[in-house]
Amino acid sequence: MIQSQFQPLAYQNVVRFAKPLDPMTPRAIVAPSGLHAFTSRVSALGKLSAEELLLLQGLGRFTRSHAQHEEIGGDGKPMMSRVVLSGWACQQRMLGDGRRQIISFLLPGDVIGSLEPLDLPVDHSVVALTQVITVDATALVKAIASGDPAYRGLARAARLLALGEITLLRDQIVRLGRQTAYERMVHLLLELHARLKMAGLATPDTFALPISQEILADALGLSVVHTNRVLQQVRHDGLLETRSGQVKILDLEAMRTVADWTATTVEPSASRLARLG
Amino acid sequence: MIQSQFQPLAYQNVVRFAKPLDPMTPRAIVAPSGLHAFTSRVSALGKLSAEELLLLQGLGRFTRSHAQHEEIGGDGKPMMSRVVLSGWACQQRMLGDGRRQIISFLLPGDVIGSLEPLDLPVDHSVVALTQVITVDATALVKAIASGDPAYRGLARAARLLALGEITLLRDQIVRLGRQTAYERMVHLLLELHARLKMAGLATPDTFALPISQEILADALGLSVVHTNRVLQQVRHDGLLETRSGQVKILDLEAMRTVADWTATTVEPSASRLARLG
DNA sequence: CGGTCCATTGAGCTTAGTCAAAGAGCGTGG
DNA sequence: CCACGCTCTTTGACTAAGCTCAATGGACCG
Repeated sequence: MIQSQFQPLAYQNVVRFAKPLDPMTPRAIVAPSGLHAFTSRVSALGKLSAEELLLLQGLGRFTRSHAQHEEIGGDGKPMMSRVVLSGWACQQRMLGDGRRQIISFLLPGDVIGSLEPLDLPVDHSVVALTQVITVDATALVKAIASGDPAYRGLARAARLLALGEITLLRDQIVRLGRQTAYERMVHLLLELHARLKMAGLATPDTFALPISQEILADALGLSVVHTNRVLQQVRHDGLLETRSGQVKILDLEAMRTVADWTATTVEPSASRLARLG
Repeated sequence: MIQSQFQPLAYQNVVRFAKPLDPMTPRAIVAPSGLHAFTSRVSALGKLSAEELLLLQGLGRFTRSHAQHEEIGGDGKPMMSRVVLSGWACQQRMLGDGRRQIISFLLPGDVIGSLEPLDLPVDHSVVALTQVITVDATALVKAIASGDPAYRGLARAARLLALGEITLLRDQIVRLGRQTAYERMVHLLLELHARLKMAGLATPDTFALPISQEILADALGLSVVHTNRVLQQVRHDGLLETRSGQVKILDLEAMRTVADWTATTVEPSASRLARLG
């Protein structure tokens, strides 16, 4: 998927993506590094006390691996709070006849559920799109729920993370409601690139896209066939290249213009936050 | 708008809707009643202390009226927190070429901005769709931000309200991404009905829809013309009637079936909350 | 009575979906 | 090492949902 001139990919990507997590690199090494991405992200949202930092760093122990396609949570039950350390997951909802809509992607450093204490059943499910490693964030939720002033910084960070998530949902609404298939595709890829960059998982012009075109289609509200054609067109227009599950951005400016990328999107909600931290 | 067999409506509805707020009923009477709807909604989210209730009731003084089309807030600036007492507003975003997407509707009892302390610029704007009366909620935000244990109940309510808002955004995403025009229309009308019922503004089978088909189109991601045709079809199929800006539901079951209304939608996020309060 | 805002219709077109089939990698069992 | 099967991508042909353009008519306003 997402690939073009020669090989298939999706599957390949998944494997390629998951590989470092399993045989190559022992989990003990991967997980902490994933955690670090999260702690630095949270730290950027506001100054944290030593106690809070300690709490964050202490999370690392309760990691868990989820196989591709595994339902990590949700779907009528309260969502236990976890943080994605590696791999891609998504929030999704199915319609009665099997149609699926992907609501949002969950990338390394993203929170599954919410850090704010809310034990309510949710109306969607979270599913692993690749192999995924997560860590239990209950300790954070409890600290925040305690209302202890010592955890003010964490509480604030939790609210800011939630705000960023809402911003992504609004972007998705605008994409689906008012953009053409072509624009949606470019806009989503820009969003993913921006988020992965923040997480330290992308270079200024490349990033891994370990998902099939079917997943992309379900996120963009398109059919697989049309997704494929649109992506081909985007490549043909020289905006980007895809190869082996890697996206290489060739013309960032053109992409931003096409997608009406207002810099108010995604990253801003992050850079802005950082600025105010 | 939304009307069929004979008159236009949208404009008419707006007038009809706004009227009680202006000449007929003095604002002093309307506002408090609108506030009551909000306080009872918040109360339903969890037990509040006498102090918290007092704070809620004390909000009533700082009301403000917004003319139709007036921008109430947002658009790059931090959003000041307000509560809608009467009238309809919406969150929206414009694309560079003028396309508009309505992200969500704000009905009486809904919060504009957030009750949680987050002074960040936002990426959308809030616009009055009819004449709207709002009240300043800064006092609530401050109380919640203080972290004072006396306001735990309010803080929790604020989180639950925010959660409900996110649920609505997810619904909107599914509608736009995976439902047909016909399904979207029915689903949105069901959502509005459910929300208005909660606010005490709808009977079991009727509610006022004071917006033009153009607004509906921008919320549903459709063209005005197609919105008109779809609505006609829904009426023709006997699911509902529209007259003078009032919607009368004729076949609730059929509507729910058509729209894949899972009862996990909207109101549940409210009834559930209430249950847990 | 003209002007404005909406709803409604008709005609023609475009975008995106459906159905079906063919290839390309990859892994597996023999 | 190779054939087979699985997943995913790509293509072609056809269909249909939804859009654009243009015009008409009703209601209301000044």
